[in-house]
Amino acid sequence: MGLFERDTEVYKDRDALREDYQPEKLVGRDEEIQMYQAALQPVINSEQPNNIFLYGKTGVGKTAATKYLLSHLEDDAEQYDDIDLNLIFLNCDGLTSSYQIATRLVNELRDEANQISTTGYPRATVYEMLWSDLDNLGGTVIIVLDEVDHVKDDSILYQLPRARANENLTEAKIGIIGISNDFSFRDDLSPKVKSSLCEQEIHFPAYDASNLKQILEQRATVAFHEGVLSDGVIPLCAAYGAKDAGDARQSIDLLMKAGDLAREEDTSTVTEDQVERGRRALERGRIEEGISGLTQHGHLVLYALLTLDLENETPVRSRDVRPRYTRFTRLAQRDPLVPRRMRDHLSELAMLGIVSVTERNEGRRGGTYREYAIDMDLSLIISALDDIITEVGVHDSLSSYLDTANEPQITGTLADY
DNA sequence: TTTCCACTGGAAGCCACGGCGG
DNA sequence: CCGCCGTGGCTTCCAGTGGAAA
Repeated sequence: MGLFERDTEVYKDRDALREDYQPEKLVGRDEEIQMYQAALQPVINSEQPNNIFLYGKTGVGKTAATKYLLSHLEDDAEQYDDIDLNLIFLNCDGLTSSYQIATRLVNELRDEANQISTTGYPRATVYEMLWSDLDNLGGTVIIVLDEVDHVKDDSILYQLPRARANENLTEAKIGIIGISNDFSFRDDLSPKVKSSLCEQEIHFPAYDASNLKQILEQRATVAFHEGVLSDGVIPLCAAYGAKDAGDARQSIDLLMKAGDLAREEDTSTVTEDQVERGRRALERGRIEEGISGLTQHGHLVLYALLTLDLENETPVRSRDVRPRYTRFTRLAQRDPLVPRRMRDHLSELAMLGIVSVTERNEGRRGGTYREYAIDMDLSLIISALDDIITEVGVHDSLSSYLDTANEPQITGTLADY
């Protein structure tokens, strides 16, 4: 027997479950596709393209529809000599300012050798580079800004559509496609930007459980060998996706995770139990990712909340988290943050879904305040924190802390941290 | 009805850091 | 090397908020 051996494969083509997979047909988005297509029509007519704004929750097919239509558009534009179509796709996840978008766009337009740094230049210089690069490219340029809601200022969204009118551009015709998960983003745009960016708006509603089932079946027939999925698997994945705001991405990820487990465990079928465990694994991954993105003080605040929870002191108001938190900062040899800032960290934990918040109001005697509690399997958080603080085992120290339940035994760990 | 508590959440501004051109 | 630039994490300040108490 060789050292390597092929797994008993449940998969026929695992790639069909990956994020970048482009299905033949998009399920349940006929109306939206039709509107979208109409909005893109001017490109083929070699006219100034529309700016298009797409909104809808995560995983409802906005990006998929965009990739689908733009690849067709690109193919179909080939046959007309007077169209020089260029597509730029930029995901704004992790970008917070127009400045950063501008630098990324410049880099998209340039080859490997001429990339620019993402900091250091005056703002105006970056725009200058962007205009000249766009003009060099010329023709019709469609710029897709995926997840635009991540950026906090809209100056680039104001500048881009107007570049031609302001004579920054003479050659290129620009069309912007903005994709947002957050509907309120649209309302927060300044009126000037809203009127130009939102010329054409397309709303993508959430998928319902039966849409999700169809999508999953479509992918599953490509991805898996026939008959390897137990009957309950697809409905279960669909149900979880539907519960979480009709998110197809999440359903498909879950199906893939279950398939991966089946592969690892060398079973010939994918079972509901593997879906169940897959869900936990994905959840854990999400939490871990969230926690690893926090600052040290974020960790210390979580730590404080965690120990309070272990003592059944939750829900707690921020005022009562504070003494525990300051004690931990001292153990970790840091200066405690000001209360206002500590509350920011608490809200951040709440946004990640690690912590739940209840607003309370005791009127004239007590005023308004918020109460926090851990809203997640504690062992999940402990193991995630454990991975991040790699020094002396946090898990052990926390366990012993639980046992003794008075002065924390975690001095060593925190001091190292 | 008015008062008032104890926060909340927005805003302005500071500062260290890393990268820029000269 | 300098002086300039944008950014993230922070502090400081303060006008709201909403419901129990008066």
